Amino acid sequence: MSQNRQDPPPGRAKAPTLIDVAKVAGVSPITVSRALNQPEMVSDKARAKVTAAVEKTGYLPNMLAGSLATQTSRLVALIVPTVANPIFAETVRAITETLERAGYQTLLGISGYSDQQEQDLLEAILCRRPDGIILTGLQHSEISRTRLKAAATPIVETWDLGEDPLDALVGFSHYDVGRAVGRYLLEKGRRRFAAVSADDRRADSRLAGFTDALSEAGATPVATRRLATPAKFSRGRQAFAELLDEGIECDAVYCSSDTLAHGVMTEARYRGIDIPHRLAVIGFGDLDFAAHTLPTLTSVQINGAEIGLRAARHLIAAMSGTSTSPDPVRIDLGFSIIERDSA
Amino acid sequence: MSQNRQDPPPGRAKAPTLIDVAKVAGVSPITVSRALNQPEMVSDKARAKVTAAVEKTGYLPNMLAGSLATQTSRLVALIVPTVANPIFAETVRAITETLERAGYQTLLGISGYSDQQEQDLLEAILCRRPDGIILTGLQHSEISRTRLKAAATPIVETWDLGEDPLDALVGFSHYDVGRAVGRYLLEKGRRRFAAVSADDRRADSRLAGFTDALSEAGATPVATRRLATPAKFSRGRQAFAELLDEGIECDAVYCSSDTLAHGVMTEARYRGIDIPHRLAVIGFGDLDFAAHTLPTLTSVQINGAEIGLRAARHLIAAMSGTSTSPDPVRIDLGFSIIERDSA
DNA sequence: TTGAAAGCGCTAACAG
DNA sequence: CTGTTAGCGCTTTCAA
Repeated sequence: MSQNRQDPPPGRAKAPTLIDVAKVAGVSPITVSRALNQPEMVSDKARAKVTAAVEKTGYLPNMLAGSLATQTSRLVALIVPTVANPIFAETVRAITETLERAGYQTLLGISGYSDQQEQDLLEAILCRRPDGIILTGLQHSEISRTRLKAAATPIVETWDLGEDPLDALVGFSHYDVGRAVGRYLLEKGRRRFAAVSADDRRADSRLAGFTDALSEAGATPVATRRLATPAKFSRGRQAFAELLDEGIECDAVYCSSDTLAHGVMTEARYRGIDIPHRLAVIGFGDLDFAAHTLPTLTSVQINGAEIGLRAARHLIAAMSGTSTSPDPVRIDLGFSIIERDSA
Repeated sequence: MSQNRQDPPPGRAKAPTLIDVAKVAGVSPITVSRALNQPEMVSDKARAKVTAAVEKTGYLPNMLAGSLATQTSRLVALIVPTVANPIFAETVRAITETLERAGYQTLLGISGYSDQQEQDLLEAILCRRPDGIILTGLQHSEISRTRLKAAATPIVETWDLGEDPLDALVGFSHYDVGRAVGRYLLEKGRRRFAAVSADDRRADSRLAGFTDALSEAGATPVATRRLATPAKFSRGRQAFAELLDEGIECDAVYCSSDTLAHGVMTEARYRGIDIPHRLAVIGFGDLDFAAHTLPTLTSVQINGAEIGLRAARHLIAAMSGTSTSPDPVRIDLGFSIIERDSA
């Protein structure tokens, strides 16, 4: 629960209030409020006096009080597993930017791929009565789900597509991505596969799709490495080095992210393995370099900014009651495989 | 536990309040408040009743109300220029994590390297009466400075070191970094320099240090390219391609970030230029790959997480009044040049 | 150990 | 167009 209690406030100078401004302006407090929030409801003269008084006092409204009275916080809770992954950073940027433009601010929580962490963050955040909530993924603790439903606040879940969303949903199917990658590589004539994958839930979905695609063609991965998050470049490189040291032989490496793929490629190049002829490497993401690096990395392109943009836009509509459809929204953003060279 | 109470209003829309909990528990609202925030001030029996009532009602405190009464928001404002740059992402992560642990939440603002944007964000954020503020850099608009001083809230400026900080300061000298890089390359026998640098203020400081170091040795850069932020991989690559196409000849390329350096290296490799023998490339950052990529990239290592950690810790101390020194704090984190190969 | 009263700073609902 | 009257939900005196 929230611990509001703390040591005495460290002597913060009391900021001027609406009443101070009203006194200086020689009008009533409510007129100041209106001059600030509904200027058209106030005479030019009064507005001028208020503006001058605001200027003079250096008044900044206290939104804690305003929100309490209004029952609207103009605050949106955003929880992502990480910002270290550039693709999530892009989502965060798109969301904060879009919300900011619409007059909302973003309370950021980083869950580290942990449901418990998410639950704790959510509890703390819900105490601030956000007007909207953006979450990553469909998986949440039972307590979280209960609280979210009770909050009766617009919610958008992102980065996935699946059953039983809490409210709106913006994402794509990770399983389908993995499966498409498997088929793609098979079609390109690859036969012996290694996989280097992060151990988070969505990466696992992609991996499952990938291995299923192989199974259907009678193939199985030679070796699979699951790496603890965060999926860093160096870990990808190291994982592939270990696989090679163990003597595995493959003509294609599936990676759950571009970052890991980059690491794999680096190790391959280090050992003089010819990419893409002797070895195909495929990643996932939208890293700038994935589309511009040496023509050897094939990648599933996902637009993190697009996800954020769509999520934020939907939320804004829902929060302002402009939402036309009362039914849960479900947006499939899809994906595409970007090929920089014949794999 | 008499359940003889009659049914409250059937309206389900509103979240339960302290008063609802008090009714269910059969105590006064203030006792509920105390049971939650100062449990030791309440009898075991009362506390048990309250706990049960909280459970039953699914009560979550309304922090807007609490903060208004307490004059303490447990909110910290954080403004960074971008999260797309992994080094800032690390700082953001370290800060939110550290603050979260101490019971504070983070209101994130992304300024896009614009003072005006920062000012707008700051205005919006200050309305929420944050208990502390973390900013990037020392440069702020005059209005921002005035407001920040008036807010009389603990502030930490990060990622730089210089004159006239608003309050505390955690960073390092960008000019010194650039100068050290210049000297380093000269010492390694490099003589003809190109520079690819982002056009933000701190990158400019580094660039100035770099060119000064060269001047002192009687050298000047062959060519300098200033790139608009954000400094993406692809732009670095393209910039270097353009320089080469223009016929410039150099044996070292200074880059304001690892991301740009990575782009430059990629183009160099693409054109068959031998790194590091024919060309030295040096970047700046702490990207994981900078320390593990092919042994060709020399980089100035800066620990983004360390900056965030120190900033957050200082702020927490200041906010809880634990701060021993009333004087402005100034922490120089320094830097080091990481060499992966003989440049 | 508990409670009653009085705000925190702002705004919705009515008057005027 | 402007002001008055009540709160928003919680916490702070100050009593009991």
